[in-house]
Amino acid sequence: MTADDTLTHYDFRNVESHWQEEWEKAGVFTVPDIPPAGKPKYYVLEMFPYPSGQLHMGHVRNYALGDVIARYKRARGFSVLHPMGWDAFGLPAENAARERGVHPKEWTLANIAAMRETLQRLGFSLNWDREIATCLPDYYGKQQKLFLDFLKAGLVDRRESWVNWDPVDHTVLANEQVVDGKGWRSGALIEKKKLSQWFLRITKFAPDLLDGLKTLKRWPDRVRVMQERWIGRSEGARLRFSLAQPPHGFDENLDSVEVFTTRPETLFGMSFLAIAPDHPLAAKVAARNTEAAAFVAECRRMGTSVEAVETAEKRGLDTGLRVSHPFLPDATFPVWIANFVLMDYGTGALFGCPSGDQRDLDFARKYDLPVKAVVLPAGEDAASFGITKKAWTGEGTMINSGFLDGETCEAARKEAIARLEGLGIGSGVVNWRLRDWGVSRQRYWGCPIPVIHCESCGAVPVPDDQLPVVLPEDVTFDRPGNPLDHHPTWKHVSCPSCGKPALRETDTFDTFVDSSWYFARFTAPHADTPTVRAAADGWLAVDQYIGGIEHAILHLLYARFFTRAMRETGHLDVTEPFAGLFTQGMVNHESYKDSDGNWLYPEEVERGSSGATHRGTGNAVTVGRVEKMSKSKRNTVAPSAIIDRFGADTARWFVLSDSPPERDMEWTEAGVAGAGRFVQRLFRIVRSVVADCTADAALPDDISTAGDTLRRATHRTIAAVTEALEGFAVNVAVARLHELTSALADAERSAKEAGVAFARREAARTLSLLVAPMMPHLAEELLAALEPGQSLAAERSWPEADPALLAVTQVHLAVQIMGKLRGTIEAEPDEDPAAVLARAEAEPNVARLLEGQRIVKRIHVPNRIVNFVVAK
RNA sequence: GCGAGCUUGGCGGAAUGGUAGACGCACGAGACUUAAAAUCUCGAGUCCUAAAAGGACGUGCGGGUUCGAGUCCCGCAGCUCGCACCA
Repeated sequence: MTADDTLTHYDFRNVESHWQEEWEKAGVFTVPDIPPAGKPKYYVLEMFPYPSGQLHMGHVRNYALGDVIARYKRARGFSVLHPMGWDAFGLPAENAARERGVHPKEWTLANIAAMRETLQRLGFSLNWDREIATCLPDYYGKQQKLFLDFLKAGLVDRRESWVNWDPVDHTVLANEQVVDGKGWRSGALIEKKKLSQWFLRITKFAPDLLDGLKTLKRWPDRVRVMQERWIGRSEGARLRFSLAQPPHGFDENLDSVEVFTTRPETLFGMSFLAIAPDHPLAAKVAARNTEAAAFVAECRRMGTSVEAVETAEKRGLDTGLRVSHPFLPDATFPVWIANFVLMDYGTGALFGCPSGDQRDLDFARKYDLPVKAVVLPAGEDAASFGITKKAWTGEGTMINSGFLDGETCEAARKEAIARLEGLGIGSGVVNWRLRDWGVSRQRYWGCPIPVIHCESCGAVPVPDDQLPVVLPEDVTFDRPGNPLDHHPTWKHVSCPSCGKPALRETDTFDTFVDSSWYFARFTAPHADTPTVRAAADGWLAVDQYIGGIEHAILHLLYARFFTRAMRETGHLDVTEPFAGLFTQGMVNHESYKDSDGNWLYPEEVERGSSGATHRGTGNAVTVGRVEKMSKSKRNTVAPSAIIDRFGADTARWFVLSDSPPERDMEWTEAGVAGAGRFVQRLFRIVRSVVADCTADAALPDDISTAGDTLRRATHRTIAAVTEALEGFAVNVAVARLHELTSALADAERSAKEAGVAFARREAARTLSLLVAPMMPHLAEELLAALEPGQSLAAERSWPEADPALLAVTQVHLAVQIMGKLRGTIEAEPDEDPAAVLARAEAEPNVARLLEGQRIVKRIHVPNRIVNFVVAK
């Protein structure tokens, strides 16, 4: 490379690592555990990654966006906490162990090292001293402490629950791992099995989790709506139906069935009672009736398959049992086991009112059960109104309903509840869809649940002084099931309470537990306690949380629950963990297939004007849909390869350009090359400013038009970029920076005019500072060239726009006739309306078209528009 | 089925009810060069029309409000996402 090249070519390879070292040396991104007084704090957090082995473009986009916010806020004078860590427990590590014989720990730590390196090459302003990995005892030991505190506070339960059991792998599967009733790995028919499991009592906070949503003003509406529905509050009544004439030999303790309903006023329209296949009463029936037993077993099998739910036909089986009606002492109704009744919701039983509920109607039609209309819609006649194929679920007037007749639904609802309460068989209740959170997993690579099971003392918490319960490393993966359970010695301990031989819990926590409090741990990542109050309370809530929409429900809800539980157990004193949430879109890419239908990697494909061909063979390639980058479609682009070719700033600039961050973007070769050209262009332009304009170039009193124009462009850009960044419109900020860059380049032509040298220096310096959040390395390089030996760009304040230069000196006014643009005129800002109107009317084209027309109205919106309304 | 969102040039997209298409990508023309790359300049919604002036049409479709609608209101279609028998 010649000396000349160093002035015209930006050598990102050396420059980027150099500035990363400078930042590190200066400790620019380091903040103390206790937020410093006298400066406002700002906590920026991106969802931490699972260490799968390679950073992908989705991460780059996520973290680039977060880094823009972090660097921008830092420049605005905030003390910014911006940490990074690893969601490091999880099944892929165990799969790697089984498939390739690598130990999960080794695999995970190697992946972390590789991904950390890529992250660091991208130059994110992260406080690396705070790095945590959830798979290290330092982290999960504190999690065990939290769990024990929750246990003491009554926020934990142990109870039996149904799980999907894979009989081949000897493991429990999540619902999404069960495909068509079969295990996703083993292909074995999945069984429903009851296991004793640990539950976190999230339902205890259901009302508060719902109410809290209202305070989350800076969350996307749709995420709030999703959570609201997930929590699922509904008002209604619970009531007991007594079993009429239980058959001989039936359990005498089971003399009634409790149901939940939101429509107690429709009780008179009842024609059957339905219970879930998993309902205890169904089990009783199945025990004496083989037909029922077969039906229940079948429902249980079907229940897990997604397909089954979608195509679900309503099916049921009459148990032969009957219940009495609370308001009609002489009437009894059949009890059915029905496949559409969920044991998980309400009481697992319902009364069917076919006229008022479509499902009940479908069921009634199928099994020929009576349908009685009880709600008369407005405008219908009671004598002729009937329900045929469509249930009426709306409001109306009660009919055929005894003492409720003539009332509105709402009044009748209240009255029905009052009557049930009077009879002592029911009451108004609020029901929640939210279930307690089962956290037990029969896995090795997770946080051990710190409990010891003793035959005499039951489940005994591991004493604090024995924490952390460390995962043993000498485990084997040569047979199915949980390696912790197979370990020869690990689980054999003595009971902390009575000292007798006892067994360790071999289940580990759901990995969602790990990510439910990491944001709090980041505030004091090396503390001996899970949190340090002053640190957690000082930094939390996270001011801006950024991540994918896929975590809209579970992760965010669990984190909100954990925060409340931690508050209740004294670990912190905030209620909502994330004050602002931003969900960014995905990174998509074209997909390619060869003639044999095999997916091809982008680097195997040559795109020409006549279509796409294979680089090696020259064969035609089919260009498929633009879709989410995924390994299976091979439409991925590796960030490290992009950094090698174009540098970190180019990669960052490209993912931030064009598409609004909340929307999906398409990664294209041309796009990233274009970003790379811009990096070089900006570098050249600023270098020419350094060469042309001396650092002491002064602002003359009589600045030339060219100089003034550039200065105004500079200050307008400051305002526009600031506004765009405040609103997350990074793509708009990028556009404004392109414009200023072009304006600066144009000014070179007027280099000799008065004040242009000053204006060019000002523009170049401003531009460097404004691009810094997106392209921090280039910003440092530019600023160092402009102002050698001064402070780092990363430490500088955000530029301020001079209001005097934001004021418009001349306005370009549109002139319309009947709302159609017919010409433009120039005007002084806030010029006398009469003069403006006169000039508008005289504009040649306007005058021509107004000829012979009668103007009935002249509209003048100062500094914006003139519109003439003419008579027709 | 329920809910949310989206729909603007060849493409990504911009636009407090006030000149639609900023900015970028791709494309075309030109300059520089022996040549290419790089770079720079210019052009470009569609049509009347090859160009200019001018005009017509134009932000998924149909209505409405308004002097004026991509933007607000009503209805419809298409696409995407989420939840999905929640009693």
